[in-house]
Amino acid sequence: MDDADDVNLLPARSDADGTHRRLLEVALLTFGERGFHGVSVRELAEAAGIRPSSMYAHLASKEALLMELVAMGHEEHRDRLRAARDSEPDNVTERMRALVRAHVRLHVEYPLLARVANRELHALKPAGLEKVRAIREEAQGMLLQTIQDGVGAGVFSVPDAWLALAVIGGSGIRVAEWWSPAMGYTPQEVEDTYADFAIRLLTAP
Amino acid sequence: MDDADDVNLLPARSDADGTHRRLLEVALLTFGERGFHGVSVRELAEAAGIRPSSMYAHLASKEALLMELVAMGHEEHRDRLRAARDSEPDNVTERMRALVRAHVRLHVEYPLLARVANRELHALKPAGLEKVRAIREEAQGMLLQTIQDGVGAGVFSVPDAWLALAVIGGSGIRVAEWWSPAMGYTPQEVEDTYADFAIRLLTAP
DNA sequence: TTGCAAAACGAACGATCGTTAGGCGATGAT
DNA sequence: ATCATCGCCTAACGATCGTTCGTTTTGCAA
Repeated sequence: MDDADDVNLLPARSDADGTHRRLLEVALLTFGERGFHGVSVRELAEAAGIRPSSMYAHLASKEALLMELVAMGHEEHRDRLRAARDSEPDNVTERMRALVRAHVRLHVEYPLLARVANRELHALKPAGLEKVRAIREEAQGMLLQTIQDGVGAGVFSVPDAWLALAVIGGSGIRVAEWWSPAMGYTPQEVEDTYADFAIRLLTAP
Repeated sequence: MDDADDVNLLPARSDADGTHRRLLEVALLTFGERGFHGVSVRELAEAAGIRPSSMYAHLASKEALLMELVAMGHEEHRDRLRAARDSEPDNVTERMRALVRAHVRLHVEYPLLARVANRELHALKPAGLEKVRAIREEAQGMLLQTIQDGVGAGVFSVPDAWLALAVIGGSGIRVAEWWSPAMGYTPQEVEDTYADFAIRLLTAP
């Protein structure tokens, strides 16, 4: 568990420690605020308490630092969606609820990581971008499949499954742009409400 | 009307012409792809067919170019929402539909402008940022007020009005990230479906 | 206490950044 | 015909960019 006085920065999956971890955290904070190209390695180094040249004992390049963050965010997201999907094998509605809750919770718990992962893809080299896109496709596929399962079972009814996915997925992604503890919502409240909205949206009146 | 062979770049409200307009268009294309800090003035100049120094006869700075785009996008958005809201003074449901359609349509017609306006705010100076935030507040207020009107009239029913706004507004914003004519949806189709989803979401089963 | 690997350092590399200064040629009104 | 204006030019400014080099410091094992 992280300290209580600041939002989670890196998910538990990260095994980075020491200076490497500090650099990841610093990069997350600054990239999340001003974007990859808006932050210099000198800034990163200063925030991490070392000299710019010392960074290169811990990472191959500035872009590798971004790639590490983006990959971490996408893998965490995909794995959480997988767990959510598998937690409700029998009930499509509950499966959908679990997926939306997991999707929203990720963006509430790691808003900075989600922001970086969603808007700095343009700074990745083609190889890295392709790897990330494959993970995105997996996550998207789980949501889409569940929507289609529900439609097939007659419990959901939508004019277009992909557009429903776009609304549900997109609104969850945006949570990372506005959420903060100061907003007065608990994570539980947000994810439950979003799950409710998703079910409403998927079930015809 | 713009040429049919490419997506709209600048809305009709822009009175820029000649080299100034060309610079705005080039900035929109490149900022939209790689972000404000990811594009140099030399790149902008080359894409516009002039030398870097010649740009400064048409604009005060690179940041002013961004500010012009961001302000244009936000003003167009607010004005369209205003027109939509005023088009249906009597029927809350239809007013909400009109607002969502306008919101989505803006993001479908000007995806690049919307992207720049939504993710490059960090590169604006405080004064510009404040101006933009005020316009955002106006637009957001119109959507929120209409939701609350519907709840007050008993035609909408939501656990939390602001979270409903976050879902409806956020999903519309995300349209700018995925929409392209090649997706196979018509703008009409998207905005109608999103409006349908919004009403579903706002009305209890 | 010595030895060694890890980690930090100062200095500098060539490249590129946003911007300015001053000149040159075409255009259009007087 | 003259002259001011305009749009673009070349050249360069100082600053900062990401990264590399070789050296020194640090912390732990022998």
